[in-house]
Amino acid sequence: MSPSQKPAEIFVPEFDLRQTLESGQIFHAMPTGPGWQVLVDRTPLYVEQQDRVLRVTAGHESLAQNYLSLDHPLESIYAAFPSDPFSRAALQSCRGLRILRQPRWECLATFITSPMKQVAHIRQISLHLRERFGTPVESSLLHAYPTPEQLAGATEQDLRNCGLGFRAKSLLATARTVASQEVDLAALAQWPTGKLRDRLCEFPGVGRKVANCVLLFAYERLDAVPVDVWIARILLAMRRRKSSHLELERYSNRRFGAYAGYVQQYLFHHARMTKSLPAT
DNA sequence: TGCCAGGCCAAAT
DNA sequence: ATTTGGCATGGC
Repeated sequence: MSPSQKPAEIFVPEFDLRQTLESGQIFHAMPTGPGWQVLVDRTPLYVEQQDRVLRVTAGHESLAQNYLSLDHPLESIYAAFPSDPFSRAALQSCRGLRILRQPRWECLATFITSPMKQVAHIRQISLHLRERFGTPVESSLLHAYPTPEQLAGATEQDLRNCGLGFRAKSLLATARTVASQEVDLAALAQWPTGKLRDRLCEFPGVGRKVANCVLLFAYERLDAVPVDVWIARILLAMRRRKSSHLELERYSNRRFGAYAGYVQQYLFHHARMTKSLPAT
């Protein structure tokens, strides 16, 4: 489809494109005119929103609906949302934010590059890796996220030159494991969450937090709760008891239930945007 | 300048 | 079983 062709229109009852693309799930969305361009694997997708109308690249409507998770039952998720003041404020300010369905390798790899990095810098690393190792995509400024094979051919120094620091060794080792077909990320989708998390944690550079990001963002485990520094501060303020990150994760699962991952994403984005925490 | 960032890991207790 | 220190880099 030519990008100059008239976009297709999709009616969306409950959706916020900007917050969905800028809430630290993906790190490559490029502002383009009134909308954004993203790559879904190797497919360039232009998306813009005007109130309840979404305009997407003609011919890619169903790809867009799937990637943007327009089928997620937000009304049910909101009906089960916690009722404390901070959570209500997060819901009000983030309403319409959706958890994307990300390509699995891209999600795993980008979150291996994420520890002790700010969102803006993860984006910078991600764009560097695409430019340096990824396949160019016709009619797109962006290159595809490098495949495991493309990264497996790099050296640790190549990756350090993209700003990865100590994460270079982990990303390289994981890329080589996946490229060897010793593990099939697609096949893992059938595994139960606990077993899948344990398997993800076997990759170098993947601990519980990164594994939970991958579970939530690439394996549709909407109850998975990544506990980073922001979420830890928020949950500590809510719980008011000295707790490890694992205890906070369990607390979140008990308290927020089957959509705890969704709640977590709203709390994370709201806290970051407003630089605020729950009152204690 | 000094502090912090969507942590992980191995060593020490 | 739980805590601690080291690890690279860039933005504010």
